[in-house]
Amino acid sequence: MELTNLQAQRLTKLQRLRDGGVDPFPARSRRTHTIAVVLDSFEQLSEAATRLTLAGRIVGARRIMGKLAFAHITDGTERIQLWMSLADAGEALFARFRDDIDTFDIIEVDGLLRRTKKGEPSLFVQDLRVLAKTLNPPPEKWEGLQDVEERLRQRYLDLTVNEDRRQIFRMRAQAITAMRHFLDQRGFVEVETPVLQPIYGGAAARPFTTHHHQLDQTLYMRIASELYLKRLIVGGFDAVYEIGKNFRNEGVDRSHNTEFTVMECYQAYADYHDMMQLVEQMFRAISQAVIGETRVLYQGQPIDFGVDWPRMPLVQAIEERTGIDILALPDLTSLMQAIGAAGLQVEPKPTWGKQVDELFSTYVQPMLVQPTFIIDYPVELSPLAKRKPDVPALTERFEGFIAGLELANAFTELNDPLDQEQRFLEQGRAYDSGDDEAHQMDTDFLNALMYGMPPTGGLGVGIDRLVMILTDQSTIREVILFPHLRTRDT
RNA sequence: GGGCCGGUAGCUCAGCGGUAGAGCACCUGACUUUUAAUCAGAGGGUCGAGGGUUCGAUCCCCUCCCGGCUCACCA
Repeated sequence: MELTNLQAQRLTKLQRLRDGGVDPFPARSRRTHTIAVVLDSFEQLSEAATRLTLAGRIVGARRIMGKLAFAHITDGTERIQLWMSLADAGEALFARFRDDIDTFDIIEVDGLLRRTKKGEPSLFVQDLRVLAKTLNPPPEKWEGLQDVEERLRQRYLDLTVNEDRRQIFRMRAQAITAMRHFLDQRGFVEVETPVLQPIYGGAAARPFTTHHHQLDQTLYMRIASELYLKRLIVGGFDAVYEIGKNFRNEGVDRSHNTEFTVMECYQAYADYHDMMQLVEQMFRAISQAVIGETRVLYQGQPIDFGVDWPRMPLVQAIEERTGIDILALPDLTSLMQAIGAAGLQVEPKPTWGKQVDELFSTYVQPMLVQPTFIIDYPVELSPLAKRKPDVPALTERFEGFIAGLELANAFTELNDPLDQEQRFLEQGRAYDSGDDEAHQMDTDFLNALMYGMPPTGGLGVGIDRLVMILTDQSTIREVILFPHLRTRDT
């Protein structure tokens, strides 16, 4: 490893510690208190003159003034000031702190709690040990680490320097905990289904392909949990959910990461209306748990989870925004003519369903700021959803939108194996005609349906996007600890 | 994938044909109540990579690598 000047300087200090009989990486800490606890009961602890041991990373600059020194340490709970005097600490200890300890080193300090003259709660250091010597220098103390690429590639460094980013990931954990709690309380059973699948399905997407050597078998990384979870409904679990990663071999942007976390849940004897209520209640509960209220500010816009979400039929939403009644234009040719006649600027798509989706994405979705359910999607776009009994061209499906982002997707699940087979066959024709996101025929899934699946409501929620809303982040990679980046050559 | 912008010291950034700069950090010295400590001094760079133009390239041109924004695709 080639060292920079600053790394070499620190290595010299490390060697000097070793030469002085000090292990720069001891196995254990003797910490007695966290900094948060110490600050909480500072007055009692300082009056009692309790000698205690704190541990943490030196952050900010050390301020060394000849015979007196100050620094701050943080242990992940809080930060506290240390101060040390040459007279009390002794020449050897003071010199070690001055000469061999650097900003960012992780140390352990013994001493008494006292306020300084300026009134800051501090630890008056009587002894000090290195817990981990650092070889890399910290970023600039005031500007910190700004470069987006470096922040993402060295997320560990980003997290040490930028406390607010750690907070985002704490909130993410709280959101997932709250979601689990919500579902557990309602009798859902958490399950795990395969990530490596011989047949992929449950969404319109291109998969990652991999290979099992011993079995000499092609496997796909899952694009959705859907088809396995519905097998479990057939199997007699009346309510199941899974929280896990999906993988889609598609583009990356501010709202898409290659791998992303989804909660999918299925409830027997429920329909998509029930799932809408579930979403409303769940988002309310999660918001309450994570930020303490049901209103959040997202990118300057207030979002209110305290009220029920409007239900807007897709057909009506498109007509209101574009004047086009898609049901009256049931084939691609007439739809394209109407789009042309209306002077709408949209990308031409290969199928009627995709063209409808395009109209929606362009003219409706960006307007959906407050939580909104768009309901009743064309059957072409929803090969796993049950048809509306009175309008067989549409399905009982909804998607939930907030701030223009799709957060939820749900339907009354198709449980008719004969209709499902026809849908798979139609998907196969779409694939053959160039739609590389079309579903594969899954005969085992059909076999499961032939044993009977009760009427079932199913729901998927994008966890990353939910966390974006709750933490007011404009890009998905800020709520994913290690978002995927191209590897660096040099 | 297209368009636009960027990559210069550990970090944050100037410079844009004529010997490579600042702030912070680091190092040396002074300093017993600092809070982005202060004062004085010193060191630190294959200017993303490769090619080209030029007497001379961090700077202009070409190719490539890595990012950001944006459009397209997808959740």
